[in-house]
Amino acid sequence: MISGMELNPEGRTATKRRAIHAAATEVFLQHGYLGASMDEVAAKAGVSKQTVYKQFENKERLFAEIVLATNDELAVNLATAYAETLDGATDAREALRALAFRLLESLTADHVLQLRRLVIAEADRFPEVCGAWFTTGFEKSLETLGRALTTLTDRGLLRELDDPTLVAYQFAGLVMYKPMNRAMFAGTRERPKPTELDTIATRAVDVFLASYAA
Amino acid sequence: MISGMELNPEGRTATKRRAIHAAATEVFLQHGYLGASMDEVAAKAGVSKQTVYKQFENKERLFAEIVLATNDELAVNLATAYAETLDGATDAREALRALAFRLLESLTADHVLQLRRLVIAEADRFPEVCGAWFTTGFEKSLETLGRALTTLTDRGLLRELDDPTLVAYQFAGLVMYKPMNRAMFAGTRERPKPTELDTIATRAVDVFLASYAA
DNA sequence: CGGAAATCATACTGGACAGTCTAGTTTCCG
DNA sequence: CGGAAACTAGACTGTCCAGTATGATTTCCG
Repeated sequence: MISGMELNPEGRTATKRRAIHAAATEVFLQHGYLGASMDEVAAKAGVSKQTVYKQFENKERLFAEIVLATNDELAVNLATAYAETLDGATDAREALRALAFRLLESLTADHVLQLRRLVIAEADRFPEVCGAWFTTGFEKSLETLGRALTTLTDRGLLRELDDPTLVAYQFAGLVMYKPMNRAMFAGTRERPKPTELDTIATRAVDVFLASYAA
Repeated sequence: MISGMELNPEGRTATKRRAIHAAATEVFLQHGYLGASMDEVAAKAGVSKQTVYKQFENKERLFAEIVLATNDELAVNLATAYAETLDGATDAREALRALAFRLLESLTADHVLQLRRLVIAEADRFPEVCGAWFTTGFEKSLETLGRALTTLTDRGLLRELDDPTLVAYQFAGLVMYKPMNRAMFAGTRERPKPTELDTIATRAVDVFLASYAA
């Protein structure tokens, strides 16, 4: 029948699976693992509970898939941030300030914060999953940042970096420590003022370049 | 009777209240807010459930008291760390390295990490409590660090700091960003190696002093 | 068309848990 | 001593929820 004819490039089952995945992401991020209910997931996905359990063995597995799936998105996101701010840059200070801003912007987005809260909250309950999330997501993205910084060295904008990953952590720490802690601990209420972020980014880059300028 | 005669400088009720408080701290830190059960608190405190509810109106209030009570302890702890490493120091590099170590040591202790996980996890459910914890604990301790750094300026070991709190955040970010994130996200399993902490602290101080040495 | 597979709505099971209630015991203090 | 207040053990209520079961309906595909 025509009314029920959805465009369906991947099959009904796969479509529902994706709906469940999306709904579960939302529910887990909002309520945490224990606070999330499978009934709510099913309802939000527009699917019966039975279908949820057909696609995902149980609540734990669903959680694991949700969490690990977020890493791909993040990696792409950061890769483009590095590319857009550093590739082709001619001035280190300007490029790093732009990068700092991008990082602050991306990583204080609500859903990013909620995900980080979720992973941290469940780090003891699901050490394998959260550990995997950390190494394949967080750590990897800092290694990538380290490599991006070495490209600045290659172009004569920074001095030689003996341990690019450590330097990347230093940059991230200078830029993110203050706003990230506030965002994580104090809830997602008041956003930091752009002028404050501007100050933080500028001063962070000042300190960074005092050590690492070419 | 003699056998039941405990030394009791504060009254029976107060003693039990403290036992409940201690037990609840343990249970909340271990299982999170939703995972904690009032029955377990009562059992661990060696007290009946009724007594728990006589001392603390309900689970939410108990949680709030537990969380906010941790700040006093932390403040004292950090104040002595600043005093012991900075007061009377004559060499900035040496003093700051010692401070960095102390911070890493204190703040990656298991119960500190569990507390931070708890606060972060419940930041959305209890925004007032967690927000208060953050401003009166975390932020305040960084302001204190800022003041401690200005004492180094006063003694000619660092240059003038126009915004000591921001500089304190930079120091903390350089020192703690990497090990703290790992500890928070990846669970409380493997401790970072002391040699790695040593490297991090040394390099952090190098960068810090490149900008802020006298 | 027609049967198999997927899905649906809904009800159910079993267990956990916050918070209350009761009835009996212990402790304190005048 | 004696009564009031604190405390205890344990049962109980109401709710929520993971996961399963059932029986009807829809979709897919040969």
